[in-house]
This record gives sequence, structure tokens and C-alpha cells, in this order.
Amino acid sequence: MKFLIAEDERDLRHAIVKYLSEDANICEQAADFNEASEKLELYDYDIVVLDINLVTGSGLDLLKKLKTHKKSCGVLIISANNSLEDKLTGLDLGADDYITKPFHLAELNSRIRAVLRRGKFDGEDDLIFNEIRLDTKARSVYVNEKPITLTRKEYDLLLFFITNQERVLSKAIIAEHLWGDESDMLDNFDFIYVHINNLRKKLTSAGAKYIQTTYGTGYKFTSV
Amino acid sequence: MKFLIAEDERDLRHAIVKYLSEDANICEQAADFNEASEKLELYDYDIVVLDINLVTGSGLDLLKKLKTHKKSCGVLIISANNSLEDKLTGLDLGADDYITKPFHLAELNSRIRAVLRRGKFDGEDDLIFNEIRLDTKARSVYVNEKPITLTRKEYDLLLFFITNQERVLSKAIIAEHLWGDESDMLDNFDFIYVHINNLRKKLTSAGAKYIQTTYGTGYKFTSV
DNA sequence: TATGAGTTTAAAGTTTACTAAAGATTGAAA
DNA sequence: TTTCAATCTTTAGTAAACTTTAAACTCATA
Repeated sequence: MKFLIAEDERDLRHAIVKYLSEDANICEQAADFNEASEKLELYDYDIVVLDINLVTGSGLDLLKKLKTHKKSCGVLIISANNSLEDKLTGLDLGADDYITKPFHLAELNSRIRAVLRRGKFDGEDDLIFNEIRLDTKARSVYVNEKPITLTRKEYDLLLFFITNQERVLSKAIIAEHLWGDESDMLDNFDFIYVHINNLRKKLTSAGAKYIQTTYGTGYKFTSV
Repeated sequence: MKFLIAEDERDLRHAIVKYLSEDANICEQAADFNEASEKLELYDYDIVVLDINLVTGSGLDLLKKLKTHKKSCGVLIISANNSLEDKLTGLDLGADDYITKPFHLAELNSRIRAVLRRGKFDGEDDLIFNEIRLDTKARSVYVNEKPITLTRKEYDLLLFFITNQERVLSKAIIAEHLWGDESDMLDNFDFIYVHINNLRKKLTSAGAKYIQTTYGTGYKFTSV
């Protein structure tokens, strides 16, 4: 995860960077409007934490520019005053959330996570589970760095398993995630057996035997 | 995990409860402001799912009260309209996330998970009774950290025992919990003997001898 | 010790899962 | 647009796992 922290209060900026870096994130800093503007032109970030009241220029302008020009990137606004207008304007311009000073770093962190979770901006590219690596951008899968080919449903299923590892997933839950709306009206989930079976075969023959059946309940992706 | 669902649309409330209960959560319901208010005073919950627009009172008031008086408890707001103000006010008052109608149950579920994950309210996934550990997420059971395999009924039974430890449970109560509605029409509960026996055998041979018979009354899960 | 309550076991009954193969659908290439 | 191949869904038969029934046995208490 790569962040840009655009905040001109030095202590606060440092505190944020220090806090966020603990999670193995990469944090870059911008101390004023120009620096922020420059970095945003040059590099890509997953999330920009933007103080609306940068002394040398309006954070809102930056936001406007950012959202019109650039590819998807989450924006979290820091605002000093509590004025609702600022927040609303920020959100209208495409910010994803706001936080008002003073705030706890944990709070900031959870907002960032929330923004990431809400989708839109694809986070990390790789998901790893033991010898399995999932390149989410390319939708390709490797076992011990050897590529294996999965169909779309198989890939989705594996992705769902890995992001919910060590947890029993019922067929209903799986159907809901992989088939969305349509799954509401389904009364039988038998076709899931087939996809499970196919994915299982491919993974097993590549040496990754992780799909476990919990009879009567569902399936679990686990190494235990 | 214990939830309170404060939502006055009956169908939606039921749907939520049904969905969330599938993961072995305990869901209580509140159909209006007063009921919600009352339950929140009496009991502790891990997460409250709160409709801001409860007919008989403002969810926001409830939220305010909740956050000022009580110990940590996650709050997820449901709002019907898309008005930003409502959401912002909710978040300002200490809600942890919001979701706008209409939504998918899966979405609600993942938000709840996220709130739990964010800390504070640690979603205790494990239930522990002496040397027995129950991983409720994985539906797996360990005795002295050695896994034992239980069937669905055995697992449910053990879960019920552990969450009601040191308490005599009649066969009728057990049946009601594990067989739900159907149990009303049953006149004999003899089959429970079999499940008790099976679970008892597995636990005993793993070194956990806790199911005690209270002659003529029921069973008790206790180390005394 | 007689009786109802609890335990145990085996076997029947039921549900759930697996598998392969046929039928339908989709999407890309000609 | 048509064709073809890949993918997805349905179906059906089989296998496995679980639940219930039933019957014989044991134990606690009046």
C-alpha cells in the first residue's frame, strides 16, 4: 500500500507517517501544496491523506485536479474546522471520507482501511497463501511460482477462499459472493459442487491441497 | 458474537437476523426505538446494527446515548436516504460505519466484520473452556491444542454447552436450541441421548470430561 | 428391588457431497 | 453474423457421512 500524506503541520505529518508505516505501508510526505501537487503528478498512490487547509494553496483545488485527471486513488480529507460545508464540498469533489482535527491515529487508520475496503481502488496486487500466489491485477495464479490456469469462476472462488481463509463458508455464502443478485432466487446450490471439485483438482495436482469440506456446513480454505 | 438488530421493517430485520445467524452468531431484535433502548440498557452486544430512521424515535438519539454511557460496542448505521448529513452526523457521534438502503446482506456482513476487525471490539473468534478451545470461525475444536473432529450436531451441542456452562440444560431446552422449530412437535427426545453419548465419548477420549448428568433433569457442562 | 431414567450399540434411514458426462451458454474469431 | 471452443450449469448415479430408531443394557432413587 502506498500513501501520500499531504499535511503541513510537521509533527502531525510525522506522526501519521510513523503510525501508518508500521503496517508495512509505504508513506510519502508532502509538506505543502506544491510538493503535494508535484508528487501527485509524478507518482501513483493508493490513498492520499489530504489536509484541506494547506497554507500555500487549497487542498480542494488539489482534490479537484486529482479527481479529474488521475486514475482511481482514494482520498481522505483532513479538515481543521468542523464546518460541514467543507466536508460536503470535499465529498462532492470525490473525496472518499473525511476526518476532523484533532483525531486519533487509530481512527485515521480505520478510515483509510474503510476507504480501501469499499473497493474502487484496487489495493495490493498479490495475495499469498503459502505456495499459492494470486496476482489480482492480472487475475493469474501461481503455485510455487508455476502458473496454473483457472476459469473465471474458479479464480473468483479461489480469491474468495483466500480472503476468507480459515473460515467455514457455506454454499449460500459462496453463491451470494460469486453470483450476487441472482443467487437470491436459487433454491439449489448443486452447481457449486462442480466448481469446488474443479478448483480442488487443479490445486491438488499442483500440490496445494487446502480446500476442506466441513460436512453439513460448507468449505474451508486452510492449511491445518 | 452477539448482535442487536434495531430495525423496524419486519422483513428486513428477519432477513438480517437469519443471515447473520448462519455464522453461529446470536442475534437479538428490536422492532422500535423503545425496545432497542431497553435492550441496550440491559444487555451487552458486540455490534448494534441501527436504523437511523426508527419510526418511534431517532436512531441518532439512541446512538448518542449509547456512545456516551456504555462500554465499547460497535455501531453500524443503516440509513434509508442518501443524505450525507445523516451519515456524517452518525459518524461524528461515534458510529463505526454506515450502509445505505438498499444493500446486500453480504455487504452488511462484511461491514460488520470490518468493524469488528478494526479492533476495540475484538471479535473473539475463540471460545475457551479449560483445555477446550472452540474456533467459531473455522468451526473447529481443539483439546489441549489437538484438533478433534465433531459432526455438526456434536459441534452445535458443544457450543451450546460451553456458552451455557455450569447450568443444567434439560433435553427439551437442548432440543429447542439444536432442532429449533421442529422440536415443538416432538414428544420424545431419546435421540439426544445418542448425541450426548457421541460427544461425550469424543471429549472424554481427548481428556476433557465435562458433561455431567443431573439425573431426572438434564445435563451440565462443568469442571466441578 | 422395582421402576423409570440414562447409556450404549448396531443398523436403518436420510441427507449431503462427489464425480462424470451431457446439455446450455457465452464470448471470441472468422 | 455464424461458428466453434471454452466455460458454466444441469442431471443423475454413487459414495460417504450423519441422524434417528430401536432394542438391550445399566444405573439411581423411592
